[in-house]
Amino acid sequence: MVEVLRPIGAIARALDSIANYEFKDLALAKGQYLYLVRIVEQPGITQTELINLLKVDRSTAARALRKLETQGFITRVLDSANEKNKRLFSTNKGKELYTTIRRENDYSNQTALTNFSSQEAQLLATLLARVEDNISADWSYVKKGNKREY
Amino acid sequence: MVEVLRPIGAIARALDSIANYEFKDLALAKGQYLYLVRIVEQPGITQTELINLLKVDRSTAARALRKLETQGFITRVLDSANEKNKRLFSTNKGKELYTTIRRENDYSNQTALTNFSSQEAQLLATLLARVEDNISADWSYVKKGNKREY
DNA sequence: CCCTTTTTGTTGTAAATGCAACATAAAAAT
DNA sequence: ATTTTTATGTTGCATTTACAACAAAAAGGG
Repeated sequence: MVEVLRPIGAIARALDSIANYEFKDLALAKGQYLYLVRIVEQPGITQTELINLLKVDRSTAARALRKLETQGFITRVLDSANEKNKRLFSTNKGKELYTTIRRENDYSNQTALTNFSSQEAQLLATLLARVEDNISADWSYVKKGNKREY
Repeated sequence: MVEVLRPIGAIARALDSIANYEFKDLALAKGQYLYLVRIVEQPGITQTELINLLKVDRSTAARALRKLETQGFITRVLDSANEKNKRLFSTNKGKELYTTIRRENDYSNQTALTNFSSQEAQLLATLLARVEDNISADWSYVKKGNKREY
């Protein structure tokens, strides 16, 4: 079977490092933009839901989110219906950054898709969604401390 | 234009964290497997060439490679034709890990491509190669300290 | 040939990262 | 109803990560 993981890793690293660099003016540290955009888009999302969306480590996310809260970009409120969950909301200050972040992300996305017809871009998106779906279970499984057998 | 960067990021993070977890038995720290496989496959590759292949930060790579050398997995030799370059070679000890790393990477790749026909997999690989090509210049540009205008 | 710029690699420093171990709430089992 | 297990989130600690600033070699310009 042909190899697809290497380019995926290289593309992700390249664009993440560009994004982090370009967001330093916004007082956003490494990784923070990832969380913030999603919280603006999905107000009230729980920490765990966000973690599963982004596929990041629990403890890393906890600290990044606490920092976003300290900086006044988001609030974290205990879910009264389930005291285990923290629901995340962006502040006005957080929402202000959203446009800037999206503009950068969209530009990178456009650059990535240079010379792609919209059909090709759509096809790529569909294939990637299938890949993401295929690996999700393994990620959860390993993150729970289990060992894959192969 | 449809969004492709988010799934790429999520897939990369998920599989990278799985790999790092599964390589702890091999005494390989976070990220090290990336460098080692490439050095085994391309003996004599320079540090900069490797950095451009993987799209990692220079200083991070320097430290990861020094550690691989200290652990006895690779050697770094000054290129006599160009004293600025360090050429990288794997030791026997390093080569021994290669099979194990590849077995894991191949398994993850297979998992990622579950329910893909070989035509679909091939298509995905082609599209990803184009994306990687599209973003490479921006990555180099920004890493050199330049600012993208958009 | 000399001077300037670029390239390659390292190190200081501050911060993010992630595994373990923990605490607490909720869910499941008996 | 009580006990056990699972889910959610935090913290300690050791490590990786990456921007700056640097050093030295090579390349380019005059």
